[in-house]
Amino acid sequence: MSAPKKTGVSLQGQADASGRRVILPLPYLDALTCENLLSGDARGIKTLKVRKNKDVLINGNHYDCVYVNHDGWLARYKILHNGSRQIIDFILPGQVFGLQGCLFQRALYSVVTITEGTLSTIPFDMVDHVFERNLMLAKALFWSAAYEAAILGEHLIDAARRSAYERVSHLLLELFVRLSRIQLTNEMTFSIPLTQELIADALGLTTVHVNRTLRALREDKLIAMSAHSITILDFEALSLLSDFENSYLGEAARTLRDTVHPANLDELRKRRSRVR
Amino acid sequence: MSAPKKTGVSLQGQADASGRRVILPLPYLDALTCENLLSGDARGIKTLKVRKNKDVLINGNHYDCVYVNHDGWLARYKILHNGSRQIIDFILPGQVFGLQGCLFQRALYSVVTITEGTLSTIPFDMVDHVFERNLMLAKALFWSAAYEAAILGEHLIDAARRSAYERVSHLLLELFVRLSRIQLTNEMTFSIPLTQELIADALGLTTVHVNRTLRALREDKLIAMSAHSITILDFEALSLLSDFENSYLGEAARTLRDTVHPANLDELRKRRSRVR
DNA sequence: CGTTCATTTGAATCTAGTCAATTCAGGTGG
DNA sequence: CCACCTGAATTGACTAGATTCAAATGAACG
Repeated sequence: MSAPKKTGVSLQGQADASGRRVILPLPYLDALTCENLLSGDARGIKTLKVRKNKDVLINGNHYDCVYVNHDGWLARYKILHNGSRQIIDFILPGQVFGLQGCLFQRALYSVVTITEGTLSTIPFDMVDHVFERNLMLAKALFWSAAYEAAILGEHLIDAARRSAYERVSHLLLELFVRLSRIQLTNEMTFSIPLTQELIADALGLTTVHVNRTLRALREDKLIAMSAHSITILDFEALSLLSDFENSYLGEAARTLRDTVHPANLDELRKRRSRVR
Repeated sequence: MSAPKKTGVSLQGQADASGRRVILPLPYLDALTCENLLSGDARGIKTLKVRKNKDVLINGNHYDCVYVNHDGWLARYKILHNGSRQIIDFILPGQVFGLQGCLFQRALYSVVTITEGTLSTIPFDMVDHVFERNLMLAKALFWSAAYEAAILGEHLIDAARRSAYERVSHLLLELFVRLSRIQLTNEMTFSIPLTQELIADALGLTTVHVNRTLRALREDKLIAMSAHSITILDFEALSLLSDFENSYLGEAARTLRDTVHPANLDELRKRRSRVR
């Protein structure tokens, strides 16, 4: 996990083709941007290192800080009565989290580190003053909330309406696009610190079935795996079969090489029945 | 669908026991509040009536208005390649929607009316000026986004980790609490304009299975149904078996009559296997 | 080099889906 | 006022995608 390149945020808005100003969908911050955001008001910000597999936020508590994740991977999750864990979302380098713990009386979810990494805490005792006092931050938080809702919507569809084969495909594409946006991909390959158990908990599947599904995807030559990295071999096929549109992740779709096999698509979709 | 009582929003914040100011979790607006929000800047707001089963927003388009739903029920949804529809969320009286269509280049979901009702449109061409120009509105939108993310998170867990029996229970409780907050419940009863198909599309189930599950809930004396209304017979049992915590819907839990049967809970959970 | 955690694979079982037909309820028109 | 029509709710029989339980293999680490 190397530190992301300086991506910054374009909260100022930027004129698009039609001359209309739009807010760019980049809810990613890094240490520098973070400083900028709070220039003149940066008191109280602390940066800390955290080891892997440590709970940063705990479900039910109240918090007075929002967090910026600089370079690690984290997961927002919740444990249910039956002991199963549902991962709501993965938090990648540059993302803000912990807003809910500030807004609500109690945090709805816990957040745990998947890798070690560095975090910054931004005091939020200003709560309903943040709008007056720090417009930049307010906008960043606003974007962060909207972005989060968009991703959760997609995750909901994953769990509710897609087969295991489609869900895994969709997750891998989502991670690929989110990572490529912050320059953490190399060609069509990216390193992924997730265990199959984490993937299962994110998709509402069992590790056993995730394992079988990954094997199926490899056999179908849609992805390749090695050590802790994934290579997307057929972006188009994966997109089509999993209804992936990256518009919800921000900008217009990247143009990627075209390796569609429309004829085979239906067959691939039925692949679910051959996962064994 | 009668118009909701004047609930207003407490965006100003209100001192809690400890004297700390908090924003109250009421993302509900009505016509009056709506006017207030925009006092002095209310130009451009239009109010219209819409008939039932009409698309208000369409997936893929860009919009320049946010909407306030005064008295109807709507559903945010998306259609997948295989033709199935996933309902992301129900929009109840008093809720704001359409933010995404403004923030993103294209709306991620469509919104359709379930009942007829009245809507107001608030022009949003102010986009990144809304923060400077209209703090009240900015805060309302902010809350709306955070609230939405909270609900989606719960819906994700529904679809991913709960059995049909638990999902239906959870949805009914969620609706009950959200409706009671805006005085649209009567004792433990509320009227519900949803068909079993809508419920199925919201929970990622089939109508057939929703039907069987509702029957099971009735047989277990947890709910009662009549015409288009539902009565919660055993709030506690339903809460426990579906991991329901209404904290995500805002204020502290209402104290409701205590009819727990902890001994029977495990049995009820296993009810899933008897749904036939 | 043994311990621990993650990945794999098999076999049996089950929840929810699919297909199809029937019943019920509300609204319409003659 | 009642037959008719249509959409919604029900119910049955069968199937399938995913889970569960169990065990074996691999890989990382002190």
